[in-house]
Amino acid sequence: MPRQARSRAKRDAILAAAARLFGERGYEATTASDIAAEAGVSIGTLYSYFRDKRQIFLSLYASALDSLSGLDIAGALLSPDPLETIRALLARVLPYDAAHYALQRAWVGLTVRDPDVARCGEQIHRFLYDKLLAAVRQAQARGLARPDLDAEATCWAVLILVDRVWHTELDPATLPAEEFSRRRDALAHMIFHAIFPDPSSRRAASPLMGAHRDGKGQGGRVT
Amino acid sequence: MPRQARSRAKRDAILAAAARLFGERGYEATTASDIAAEAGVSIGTLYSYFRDKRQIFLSLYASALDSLSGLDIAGALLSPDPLETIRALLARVLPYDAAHYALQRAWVGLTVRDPDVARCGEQIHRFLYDKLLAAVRQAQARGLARPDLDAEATCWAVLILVDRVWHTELDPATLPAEEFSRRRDALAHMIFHAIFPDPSSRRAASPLMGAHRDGKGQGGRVT
Amino acid sequence: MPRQARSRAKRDAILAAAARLFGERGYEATTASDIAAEAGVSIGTLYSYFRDKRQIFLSLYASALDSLSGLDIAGALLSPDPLETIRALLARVLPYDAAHYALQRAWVGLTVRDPDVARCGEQIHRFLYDKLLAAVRQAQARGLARPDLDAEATCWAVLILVDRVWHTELDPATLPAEEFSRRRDALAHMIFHAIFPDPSSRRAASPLMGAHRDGKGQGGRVT
Amino acid sequence: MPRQARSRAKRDAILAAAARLFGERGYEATTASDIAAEAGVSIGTLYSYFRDKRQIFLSLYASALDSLSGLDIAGALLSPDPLETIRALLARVLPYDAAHYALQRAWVGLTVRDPDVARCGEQIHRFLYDKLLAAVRQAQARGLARPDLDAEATCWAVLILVDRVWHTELDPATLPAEEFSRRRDALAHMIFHAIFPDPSSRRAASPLMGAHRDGKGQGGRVT
DNA sequence: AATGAATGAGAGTTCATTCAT
DNA sequence: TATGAATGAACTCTCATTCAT
Repeated sequence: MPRQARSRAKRDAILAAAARLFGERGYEATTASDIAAEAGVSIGTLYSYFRDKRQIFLSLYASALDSLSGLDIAGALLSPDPLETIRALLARVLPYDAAHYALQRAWVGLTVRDPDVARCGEQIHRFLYDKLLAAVRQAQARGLARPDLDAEATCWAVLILVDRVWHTELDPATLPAEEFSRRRDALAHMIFHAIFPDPSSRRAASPLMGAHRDGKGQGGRVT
Repeated sequence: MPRQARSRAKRDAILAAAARLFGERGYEATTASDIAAEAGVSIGTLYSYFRDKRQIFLSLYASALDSLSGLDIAGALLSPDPLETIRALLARVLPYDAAHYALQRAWVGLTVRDPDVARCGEQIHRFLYDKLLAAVRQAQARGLARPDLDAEATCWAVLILVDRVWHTELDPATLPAEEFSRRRDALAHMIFHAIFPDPSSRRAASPLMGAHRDGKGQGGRVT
Repeated sequence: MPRQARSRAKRDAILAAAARLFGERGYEATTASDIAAEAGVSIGTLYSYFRDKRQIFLSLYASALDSLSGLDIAGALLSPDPLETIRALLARVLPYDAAHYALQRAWVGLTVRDPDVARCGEQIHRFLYDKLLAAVRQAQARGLARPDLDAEATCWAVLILVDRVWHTELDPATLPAEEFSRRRDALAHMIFHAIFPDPSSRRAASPLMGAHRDGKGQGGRVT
Repeated sequence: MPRQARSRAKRDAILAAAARLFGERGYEATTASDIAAEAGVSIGTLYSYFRDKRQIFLSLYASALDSLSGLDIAGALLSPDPLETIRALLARVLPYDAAHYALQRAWVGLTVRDPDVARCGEQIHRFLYDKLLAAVRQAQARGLARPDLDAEATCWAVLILVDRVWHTELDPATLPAEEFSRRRDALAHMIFHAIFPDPSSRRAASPLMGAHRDGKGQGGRVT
């Protein structure tokens, strides 16, 4: 095994162990030694890969954020069937993956205490906010969104909601898959209705409405 | 100064100091000695008023929760102008008060680690959820709410949203009053649209729509 | 109620409470506040009666020692029936009284740590040792005691034994009365045999032997 | 120096320091930091070798107890010259070793307060009591012991005596070697006389008596 | 590069004692 | 004289981090 590969594997083992333990016990309650033991390395080794405990967490978080960077929010809102594309977006952003939510719970605790972590969170928040706001503005410009929408404040609210869910709710560990997707759908509807007017309010029997109805076939439970 | 009053004042000083520091630094990063120093008492005194650090926090939180117990959610959703009553409800729930938000940030950190705190949070969540769900069901029964609404999942989403905002956002310390109320309004609209269909989708030129327009006079910025 | 009497009563209440608590929990585990509460006075009052916690204990101990000061050890050893008088002496010294033993247990803990307490214990020890040694020497001089007895060392051993019993054993709380007196008798015999030769070894059918046999009528269980 | 040896040395240094300080000051009055400083290690190190302060003490005590486990009490009492074998037994049990007695003094303080320590002490007491009682019963059955002996109560008294001495007296630090062995001999005689009748009381000019006299040659001081 | 023994600042908490009322 | 709120030094124990091997 080449040296670099072994080094990479060790780093990954540490991160995986950290994700597991942070998720289970929270950031503060997980000691550096715990992580090293769980990863099967010594603390010395752990500290040769990461400057300090916080860096481990930050690294962990960085990779979680990657999944958010490629989102095509504008495309979603401007599509012919925004409800559906919002739903698809949420499905990407909110995976049915216990490890993800466990880790995020730890994040919430840290973010409060650690300025760097908080700043990191704010950056991603800002990044998404800018993207979302631009998309909403385009939708407004094309006459798709509610004309009297307070774009800034609504984008803020949408992000807050998704962010919160991303961080702490929808934990597959306590939520059956069906309930999980019902809630994700409810989120999609909430966001959709916040931004877009009801189809029939613009034009009776709108094709958009039809598309949505057929598209997912929610059995009429959700609009 | 009578003894009881002095005692009360000291207790309040400790709570105030704790709220300040917990808010600024988070629960873990605030030491018992810090609180005592900030309150101008000795740690011995602090520990004669509160069994332990957690109790200080819990006391702080208990008073914050009182404001939530008297909410008339059903009345709000069944009123002739739900948007307006939702707005009023949010105004009660989300005060323009920096101390409140600072404290709530600390709560989030603790909730992750301390089962008692988490349980306490779940209770209030459950309490509000039940109230909200009952209200939404009544609104559906009367044909006011979106007929195909997934009531449970949507109530969950609304609560998550409000809860998150209640806990950590809208901090007056970093938000001018005008921006604060814009965001609160955006929340009200988001909740309103999630539950209720657009007025014109039921009847063109609905009086409800008009009522809203006049009622708050948001200058046409928001639906 | 005259002032002095009330003061005396309060002092006694504190001592009684302290005896109870020291006995139950030991010296260290009993706080000054505990004693004050148990006695129904404030700590302030407690500290106006006693310089510090140790003084409470020392006062308690002093009264326990009073009972030892009037012992006529010489008379006991020189009597015609030493076994019987030793037995009587032990009955005075080792009361069937739970409070006594509880308190003594606390003493043992303190004596180790507190030079003053230890010194106080040594004084009484020395006092009794001198008395006992003088008595044994007289008995030897009269040809009553074992002629080749190491008086000093044996007196030391006897005192150690009685002292230990006085302090911690024979607790009526865990020992039925009958067992209690059996053990006390065994102590008496042990001391008797240590000092005096067996009657028949000096002279067959000695009157002393007879006196002892008849005197207590132990049913032949003990010599 | 190999790692394991260094680790062992450090552990021993901590135990030695603890024995020294516990002996000098007692358990409570010795702080964990004191021990660490005396041993020349940091408290962190101390706590990596021992879970808590009590464990240090218990480890110390455990090794002291080992010396008691191999005692052949029955053999001693049934030997042709019991006085001599009792003397030998005591010599094993009561070493001329200051550290031992210093440590035992601390034990007495702890036993009052710590149920685990007390239980541990009771076990060893029970163990020795059972051994001793069986031995005495055998001696009685063979007609060697005093026929009318209260075996249980006397065994209790003997153990109390030895236990007390084992724990706190005979401290070589304050006792010259000669005085030390005189006292130990006095103990042996006391125990011997408590259990066995005087030789001549069974038969004049008994060979046992002679054996004893010659065996040790105490200069006729003690029978 | 890898180890893990060693570090020690700092946490929460207790309680003997004081002193203003 | 009696009170008990207030004090703060001192305790035990933890854990992020270092560094000699």
